[in-house]
Amino acid sequence: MNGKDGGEREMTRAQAPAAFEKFLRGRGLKLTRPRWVILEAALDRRDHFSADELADRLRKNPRPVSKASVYRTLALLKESGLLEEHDFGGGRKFYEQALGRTHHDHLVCIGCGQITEFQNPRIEHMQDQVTEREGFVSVFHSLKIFGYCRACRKRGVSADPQTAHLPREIVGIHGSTT
Amino acid sequence: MNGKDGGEREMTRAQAPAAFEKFLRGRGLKLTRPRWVILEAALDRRDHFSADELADRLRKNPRPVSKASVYRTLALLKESGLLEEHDFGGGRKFYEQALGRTHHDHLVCIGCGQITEFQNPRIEHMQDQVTEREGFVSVFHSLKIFGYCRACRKRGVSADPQTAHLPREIVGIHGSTT
DNA sequence: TCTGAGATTGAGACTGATTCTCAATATCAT
DNA sequence: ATGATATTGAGAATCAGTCTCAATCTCAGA
Ligand SMILES: [Mn+2]
Ligand SMILES: [Mn+2]
Ligand SMILES: [Zn+2]
Ligand SMILES: [Zn+2]
Repeated sequence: MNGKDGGEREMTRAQAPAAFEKFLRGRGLKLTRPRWVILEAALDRRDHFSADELADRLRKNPRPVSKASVYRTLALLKESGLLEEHDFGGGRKFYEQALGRTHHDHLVCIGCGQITEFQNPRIEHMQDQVTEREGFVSVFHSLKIFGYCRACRKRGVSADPQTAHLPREIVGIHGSTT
Repeated sequence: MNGKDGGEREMTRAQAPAAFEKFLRGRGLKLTRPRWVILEAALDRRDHFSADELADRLRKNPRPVSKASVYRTLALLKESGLLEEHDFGGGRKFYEQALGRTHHDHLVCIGCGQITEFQNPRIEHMQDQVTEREGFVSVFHSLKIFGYCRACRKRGVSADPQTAHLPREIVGIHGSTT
């Protein structure tokens, strides 16, 4: 919301199309209109969005894009590093912008679906120690803490761990840095 | 492998059926033969196994059990606390025995599918700090580190992070405590 | 041991996200 | 502008998991 972040966001967004085009070129792929539409739609989002929700939306676009193309292009955007893919359970993949952002992990509210991001260098460091001790080379990791957010607690929402499950919809982002 | 662990394992296994029966009673459910067969099959395993693999196996049993019953009973075993459910990606649920075991997280080799368990109290503690700071009540969490195990590295197996994916089969367990 | 209310089973239909197929179409280096 | 390739979209296919429901068990009580 402040000037610095906004500026970086804009800068990143301006660079994204060029980065994607470069990625496509390097693979002998073409920059088509559907791909452009999907890229723009993805760049418009600051939240964690699912492939099928985006597909539904773009199907009704002035420039309709098919479900197949949305799935294919999101995969490309992920490979290019522009997007990051997450599995919050529930059998659907979610995406979020990755270009110009730093690694973070997630708190997932099983009451309302709200997602809160956090960064914790100490946790990251301990993970390195664990992998090193095991002779394991880490490529990526996923740390998700499921529970109830402050708002849901105030609202009295809760359930027993054994029965708990993700809400159908992921709701939004609450940033946070440790 | 040592006497103490073996003893605890046996003891735990002996208690499991009673615990499950108690759980069923408390819910007005009946202990049927299929449920017994599935319980026994689950207790026989020390690894991380998928529901569909177990269903395939039990379909060919001397006392055949249907896919539906396997899925239904694994869910019950999870709710009863005898099993824990994991999502290692790849769209399949995996289970492992939970009774008498302590919480641990997983290293997943994307070269060979081998799973290594680890425990790290410091990471757990930092997680508590994160959730507390957010006014979040943690119900459960999942920390998975994907990468290449020592064996795969020696074998020269590797791939770029963007293309990496889980092997179809989860291979086994390598225990470890930090 | 017998009985019946109520729970469970199994076969197979169904679901829903994602992937695949392939003929028609768009892209872009030349 | 042309043509070798890559891409698209509609719909079929996949696949783990869930649901349906008539036939079949369980087990507390008689
Ligand atoms: Mn995020
Ligand atoms: Mn485990
Ligand atoms: Zn919430
Ligand atoms: Zn390996």
